[in-house]
Amino acid sequence: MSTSNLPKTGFLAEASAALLSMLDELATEITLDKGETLFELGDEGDALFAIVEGAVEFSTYSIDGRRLGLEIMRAGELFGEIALFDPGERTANASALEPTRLRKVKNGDVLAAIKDQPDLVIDIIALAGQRMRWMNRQLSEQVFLPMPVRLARKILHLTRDDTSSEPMLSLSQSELAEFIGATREAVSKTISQWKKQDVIHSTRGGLKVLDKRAMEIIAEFEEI
Amino acid sequence: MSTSNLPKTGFLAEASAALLSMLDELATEITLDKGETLFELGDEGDALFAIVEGAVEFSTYSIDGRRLGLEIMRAGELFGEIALFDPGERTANASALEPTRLRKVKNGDVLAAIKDQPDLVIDIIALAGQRMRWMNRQLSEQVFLPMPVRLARKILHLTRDDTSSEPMLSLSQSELAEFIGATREAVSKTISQWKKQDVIHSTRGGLKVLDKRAMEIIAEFEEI
DNA sequence: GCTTTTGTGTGGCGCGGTTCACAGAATCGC
DNA sequence: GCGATTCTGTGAACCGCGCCACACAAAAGC
Repeated sequence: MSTSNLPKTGFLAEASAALLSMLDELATEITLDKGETLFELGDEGDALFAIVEGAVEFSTYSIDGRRLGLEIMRAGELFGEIALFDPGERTANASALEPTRLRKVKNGDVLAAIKDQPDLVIDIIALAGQRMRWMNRQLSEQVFLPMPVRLARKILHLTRDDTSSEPMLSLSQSELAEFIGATREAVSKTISQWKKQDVIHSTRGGLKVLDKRAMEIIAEFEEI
Repeated sequence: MSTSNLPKTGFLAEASAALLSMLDELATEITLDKGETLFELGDEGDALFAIVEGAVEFSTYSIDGRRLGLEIMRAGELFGEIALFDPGERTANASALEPTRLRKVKNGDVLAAIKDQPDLVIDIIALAGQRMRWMNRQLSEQVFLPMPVRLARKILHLTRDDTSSEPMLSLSQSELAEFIGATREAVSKTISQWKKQDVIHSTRGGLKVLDKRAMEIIAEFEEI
């Protein structure tokens, strides 16, 4: 039975006291090793999770077996709400990128808590709304934007919590490619360009953003 | 003040009595002419709608101004939940394809109703879950599938309520192209192929599926 | 009716990005 | 240490599809 050890970052930073105490009281703690899978696409899902510490990567598979990376979440973020709202198959794979600690709340427990505390609905519903807006944006970006722009955006997004002047990202180029629905080679060629212009420095298994401003300009993609 | 004139199709067919009576009691009736716009991307949204009769088309715009058709909904379907969960800018345009009657419920009224009847949450939350699953599928399909497969799927999807042996779809090829993120020309060329194989019959402003089974096979896209 | 507008059919060119094919570099394993 | 993996870089061939440029057909306007 753990006491309030929830981080005050991400979504949780702004969550109501009611939500936080629910996570504290109803949740069980789960730990994942680096690389360990929490659930996979198609699994039966009936729980909501909050990340206490670590990082979780989400991905789906296309029909032909290609992987599409969706998101990486870190401390203070909640996930698994689709199952909360509509129990059924999970729509993504979730696995730990680092040793990770989670709090898990069963579906039914959340719904029961809502009956007692209708205020919780507001939080939960805000969570759903945010996720929907995020999905909406992903959809139109993936469909319309050219690859280098998607790449720049994804790099900036994935380094969003890195406040240093030269944010670091520890992902291989293949993994990056999966995040933007492109091939490893295409990513490699684009990154090579950026290296020549000293926008990015890359090493095996990671890269560093040297000129964040330049990346932001690429990511804006001002059409003519 | 209208009495229970809600259709018993689509989502509403399975909705709880509580949700139906809420829509009946709290909603105001709205009518749209053919082609009339209900709301546009970026508008401030604070209401949920149910379609009583007619058809509503949803679309977004990409950065460079291209349109992406998202969905066509008919009697018995609910929409506008993102705003319900998280009031803010609408994430799509909505306009009537035919003369349409809607029921509109204000955001605040729904939330107030939930306080009295916590059971409503289950319905609302199921609605959110379905929408999320739908978005998720849209995302991976748009990213991975080649154009002809997307086209076949969209045609089958848009004719899903047409139970006749040769379902009819009244959309121009340009509109169809917007639904699958492709150009008019590409759609025209693909449809020409299918006409030669007697899978589809097309006329100005519409088409008819002659061989539904063949379309389903194309839509499956078995790799290799 | 004739013109204008709006939808459809087709061909050609070009670009972005995939696929294939290697070669070199970094890391792991024992 | 040294071979076996696993990443990265790059070039060549291919190809789907967007973009441009028409010709034609069907409707709409007057």
